[in-house]
Amino acid sequence: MDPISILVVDDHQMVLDGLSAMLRPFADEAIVVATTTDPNKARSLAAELHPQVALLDVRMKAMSGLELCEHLRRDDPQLKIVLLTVYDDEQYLFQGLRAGASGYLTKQVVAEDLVAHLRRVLDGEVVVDPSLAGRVALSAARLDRGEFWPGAHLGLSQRESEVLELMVHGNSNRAVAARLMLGEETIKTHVRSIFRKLEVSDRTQAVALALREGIFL
Amino acid sequence: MDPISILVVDDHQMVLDGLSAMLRPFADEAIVVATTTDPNKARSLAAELHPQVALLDVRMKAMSGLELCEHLRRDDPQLKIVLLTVYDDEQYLFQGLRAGASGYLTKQVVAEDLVAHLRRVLDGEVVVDPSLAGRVALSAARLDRGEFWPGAHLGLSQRESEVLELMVHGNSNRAVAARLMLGEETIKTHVRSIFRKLEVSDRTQAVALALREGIFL
DNA sequence: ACCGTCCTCCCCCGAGAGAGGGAGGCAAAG
DNA sequence: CTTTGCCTCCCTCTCTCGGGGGAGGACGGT
Repeated sequence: MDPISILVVDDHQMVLDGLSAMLRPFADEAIVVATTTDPNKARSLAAELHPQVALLDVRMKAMSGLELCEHLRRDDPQLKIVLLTVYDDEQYLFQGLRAGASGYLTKQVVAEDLVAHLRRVLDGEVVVDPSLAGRVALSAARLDRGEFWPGAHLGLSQRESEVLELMVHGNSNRAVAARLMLGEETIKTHVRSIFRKLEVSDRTQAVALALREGIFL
Repeated sequence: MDPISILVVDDHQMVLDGLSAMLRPFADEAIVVATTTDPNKARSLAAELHPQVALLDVRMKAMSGLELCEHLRRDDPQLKIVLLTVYDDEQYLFQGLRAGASGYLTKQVVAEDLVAHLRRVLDGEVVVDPSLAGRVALSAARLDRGEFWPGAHLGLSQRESEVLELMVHGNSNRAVAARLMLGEETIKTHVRSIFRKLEVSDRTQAVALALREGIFL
């Protein structure tokens, strides 16, 4: 496995240096390929280097991490984004996740935990710092344990969420069935449930809603 | 042609009254079916009455017009939205258009211009107050003159762009045809052209691509 | 024990979607 | 003038989609 390539964006040069130094001993698992204090430069860096993950400070002078997060996701939906904060409050957590972030960590995180978290993020999971997870009670706790799945806030079940994601990626009912190793009729039932819960009448509207909600890449 | 049904949302009762009075002489072309100062109530009103157009103030206490715009479009993608502002700056213009608005007018607008603008909006055009259009230079000017259309950078023609937008908003081929006053077969031809240019094979993927590119709302 | 939700699969059936072809008009560019 | 692209409309054909119904098993809460 190649080491995870990381782009770091933070107002404070100190943090950039600190993170790079912190991860250097783990160079075989994760390497910082670029750092910048300029959010605008972050976009061009991401476009040039195509890192796998971007670590963003939530609060920055020029542009908020949340705003930058949206920009980066628009530029490259594949890029995973993890928000960093010194503030261990949950105020920006949900905003961050809504903006498309895959993780929300405090700067107290230690290197080996960070590496582990990044690996989970690349596996498609959403990671939240346990110290935050404790405070945001149920919802965030579920998030951290993986009991949470995209679209849950819309009332979708886990299976329905999986089906919707495959629909978003252009799969037909039959293709979804093949990927999930289920019968096509089963998928059609799930699809009808999704329509009912999302209050739409066809897959195009369902996909449009999912993308507008920012549920899937 | 039935008169255009309008929902007006504004913080100031004065403006609501003013608009209603202003449009009364044009009752055969456009009628205000409901007004409210409460953005939250606007959503239920829109759901009940299904007006064709919603006129929203950009700046309101409870909720910004931009936010409300997104909500309303989510509730009913068919609903056209025109933003009203006292501020003749272009600051919120692009945000508004990104939020799904079909028009951006200043409150200096006179009744007959407003009616004309609303009719153009219902025809699928995007209208911008000329006094603003002058300032936002090239891009907005082109928008206003129709020389520019979303998706042009993907090689789509203007007609194809219009069709794609209506597809994104959940319209079937037949519905698109009705809205553009064309034959369904014509739409199917355009749709095939869109698929070819976008290198996709069905409308769901086309819509997903458009939304990911951020072309439409 | 019952009810609700989820997950799985089956049937029928109509309507729409999408691929394939053709065709006429019109304007800009070669 | 011919080509190329765009816009409009028509035909056939296949297949997926989406609505309607039912059914059985699993799990968890009341």
